[in-house]
Amino acid sequence: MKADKREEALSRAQNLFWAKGYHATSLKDLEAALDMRPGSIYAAFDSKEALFLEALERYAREGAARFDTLRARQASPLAALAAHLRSFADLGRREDPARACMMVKTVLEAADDPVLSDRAETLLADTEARFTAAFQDAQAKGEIAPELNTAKLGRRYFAEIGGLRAYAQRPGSAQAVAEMAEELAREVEALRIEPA
Amino acid sequence: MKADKREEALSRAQNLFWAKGYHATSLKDLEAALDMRPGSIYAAFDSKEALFLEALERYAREGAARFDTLRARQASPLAALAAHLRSFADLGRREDPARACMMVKTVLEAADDPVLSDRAETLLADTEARFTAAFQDAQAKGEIAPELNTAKLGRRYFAEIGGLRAYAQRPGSAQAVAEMAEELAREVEALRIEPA
DNA sequence: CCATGATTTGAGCGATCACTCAATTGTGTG
DNA sequence: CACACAATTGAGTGATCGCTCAAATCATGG
Repeated sequence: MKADKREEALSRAQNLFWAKGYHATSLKDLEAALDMRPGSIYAAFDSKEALFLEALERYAREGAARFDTLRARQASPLAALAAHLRSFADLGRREDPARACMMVKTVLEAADDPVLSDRAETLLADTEARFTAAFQDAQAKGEIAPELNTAKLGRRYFAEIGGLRAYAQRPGSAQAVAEMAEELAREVEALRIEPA
Repeated sequence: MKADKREEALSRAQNLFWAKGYHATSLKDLEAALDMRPGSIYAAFDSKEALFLEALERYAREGAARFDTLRARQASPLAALAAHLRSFADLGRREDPARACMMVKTVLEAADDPVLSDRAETLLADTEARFTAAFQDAQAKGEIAPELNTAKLGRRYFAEIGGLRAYAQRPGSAQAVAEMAEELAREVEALRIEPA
């Protein structure tokens, strides 16, 4: 299978798994979404589980890339963290496959499946570490108070996004989600102190 | 089937569904957990879906009762809201079937199943309304500033708990969860103003 | 324009799914 | 103790699950 065709198929699988979760997505669903017959799917991706894992990695990579782009474009780490929160403001109006995080959904849905939950957990830890690193950077640059616990800030930030995105899954939440994202962004910005 | 036996079976089903979710819980699993054969299960609960819905209602009712008890025992609405947050401090060390909220798990897992997600959504709305009512009560009693938006406070409180409990699902999070619960409780308490 | 190897196809595999019902066991009553 | 009825059993239903592989199709080089 050509590489770009495979990538296209993987993207479709990602969207389907993100929307429906692992268990509720059948091979029939995948056959339809990827427009591939079972044999081709297995030739390209080995198994449903392997395909899911690859889709999950892709999801995590995309998210990390978005955050890294913000870090590169924003004037400071704290500004990037705030901008990242604001990027969820229109969550309720987007047409994404789902609103909640696919990694969080996986940890919650497949808690008793070690292969899936361990991988999702690792990717979540990476994500939290990215946030923590941004807070550390902000602290190193004197953007936030030196006595703040950056690990704690990273965890809290991470949990807030999880809560916001889970909330966004609820119907009719668009306006509330927009407000909450803005509120959270302002709280992050409020951590800024005068340069020493 | 005797009423208390049925209640016992329903409780076991609730624990199983809460831990594993709807799709990953098979009738074989239920047969083992309830120590009942398929015929008896169907005689008592009609279908897997109906059993799940009843278990979900039971879960929601228990949660609501816990919060109402706190409201009754605590000196003020705000104190109850703070105490409720602190009740999640030992989430990481408890032996509950799961740490994340069963209603949230259902909305995330069964997003494309209207029967399950609509019911879960309604129960979540009830839960949020309970929190909002407590903030309203706090405001009526002059415990918090009259200009605060209680609907917003209720939503935010609700989302924070969702985030906290989803975070608690991750392994090794016990200490972090305890700290975060305490932090959130203090933030709620910080809303208190001087009596007029 | 054919030969050859790579790719895709889709019927169908055994396993498991949610669920049923005739047969069996349990229970309350005269 | 005998009987009528209720409750429970578990083998078995058709459907669907993830998955396989011989056959058909496609792509490439001579």
